[in-house]
Amino acid sequence: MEERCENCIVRKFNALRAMSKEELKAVSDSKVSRKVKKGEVIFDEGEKLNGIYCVRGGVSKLAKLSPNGKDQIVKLASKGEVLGQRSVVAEENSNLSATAVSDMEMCFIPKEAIISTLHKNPDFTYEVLRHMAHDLKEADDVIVNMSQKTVKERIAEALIYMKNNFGEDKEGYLALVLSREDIANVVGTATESCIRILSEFKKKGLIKTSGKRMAILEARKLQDLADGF
Amino acid sequence: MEERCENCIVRKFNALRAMSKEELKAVSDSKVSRKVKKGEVIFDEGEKLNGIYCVRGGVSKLAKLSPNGKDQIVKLASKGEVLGQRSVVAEENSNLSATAVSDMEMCFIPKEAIISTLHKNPDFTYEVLRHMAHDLKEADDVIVNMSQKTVKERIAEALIYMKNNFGEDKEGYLALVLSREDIANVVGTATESCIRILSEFKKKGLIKTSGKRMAILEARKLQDLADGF
DNA sequence: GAGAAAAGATGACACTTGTCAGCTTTTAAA
DNA sequence: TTTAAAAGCTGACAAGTGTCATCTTTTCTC
Repeated sequence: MEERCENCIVRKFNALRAMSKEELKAVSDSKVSRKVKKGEVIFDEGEKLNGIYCVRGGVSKLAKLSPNGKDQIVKLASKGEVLGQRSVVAEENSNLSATAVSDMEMCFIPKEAIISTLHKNPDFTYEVLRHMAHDLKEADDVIVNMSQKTVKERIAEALIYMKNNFGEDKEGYLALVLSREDIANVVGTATESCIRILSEFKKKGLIKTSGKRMAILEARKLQDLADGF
Repeated sequence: MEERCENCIVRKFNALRAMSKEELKAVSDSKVSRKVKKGEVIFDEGEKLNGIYCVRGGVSKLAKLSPNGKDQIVKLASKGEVLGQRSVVAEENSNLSATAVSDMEMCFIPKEAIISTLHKNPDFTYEVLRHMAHDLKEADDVIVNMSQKTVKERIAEALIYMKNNFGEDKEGYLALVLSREDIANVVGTATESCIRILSEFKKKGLIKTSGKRMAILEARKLQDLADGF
């Protein structure tokens, strides 16, 4: 027997918290829990989404294929975040693909329950709106970073971001383990350039690595680097 | 005597169209019309906004100052678009600055009228949400372009964008006249690089110029360039 | 209309970054 | 455990782009 949305703690982090008991009950009755293995595709760019995915655990990358054949990772989504929200709201096919970068646990919620609540409950709609406003601000910030910062600055920033948003394990390694290629796709550079710069950071003692795992040793210096000093 | 919002055609292009007669009346009673001269700043980054600006005519650039001291233009807004919407919805200070790039005519609407409607009229909230969803998609696309395309491709794209979104005058020149510096700030490059590439386009017969005015001669070829061919 | 200021243009040069090629290490599968 | 595949790494080199300096043209102001 699966947990019901009414009792789900993850809901506190997203717009579902603004739903009424009845609405939540309807959502819970129609939702489908699903486990996704690392590397598995949740949905593809251009796909018609019939609902949203509420992330209960694990991390997903939202990416878009550029004309030159490279994936650009636009956002990393984890616990509490909702995938496909934008597409369902706009009634458009998905603009991004979603892929699990770690094993994930999520709930699929058919769009009908969401859309009908959007039409009836202004508190919920407002809450979704506020979340989207936040996403939009973040996206604008990414645009500025992408166009004005060097690759080295962006990689330093990505490392800090990973530490702040996904934390570290007991040994001090970043909890989120990404391949060099994924990191390169986050900052929009070639995999080789990414590797080279990470090697440089390692040489300078800013980070250390153990297999694919990475640990930040000098957060302050990395932050300064990211800020262009 | 100024025009009332109820009769304003510009409203058709934005979320205000979902307001009820009464709500619209309240907005109209509290709004302040304002003319802004080219180059004038409408609001600054970090500023607290007490309302939104509904653009009736002219064009504005929304920009953000990057740590290295360069302005990145994130969006160009014209007739029908609403400035400051994101900040008012999120109840945050502005993330971007807004500056007129041509003489403008706009209405300032105090945030109270907007926020109270957001709480009461789900149709309006939904409509604002849909617009923001659209903006978010556009922002994601910009992220991909910025990180994956060359400066030349981005400039070609910017020219096409200017033609499609702001049109041409009778002589075939782009209706929106931007300085080389502004174009550079849209595509995120140095002014000199921008000038150099525009000169190259001119030499190749893709565009022609007359003072600051520019005309697109070979839209197809520019489009191919923008797409990386 | 003259003079000043802003914008546009161009060359030289250095630095950043991407590409290709080859090699080593790690991971996963048989 | 062996083997194959994937990921990580490094060097060489070319192309792309930013910076600085200088000059010309356009625009604005008095």
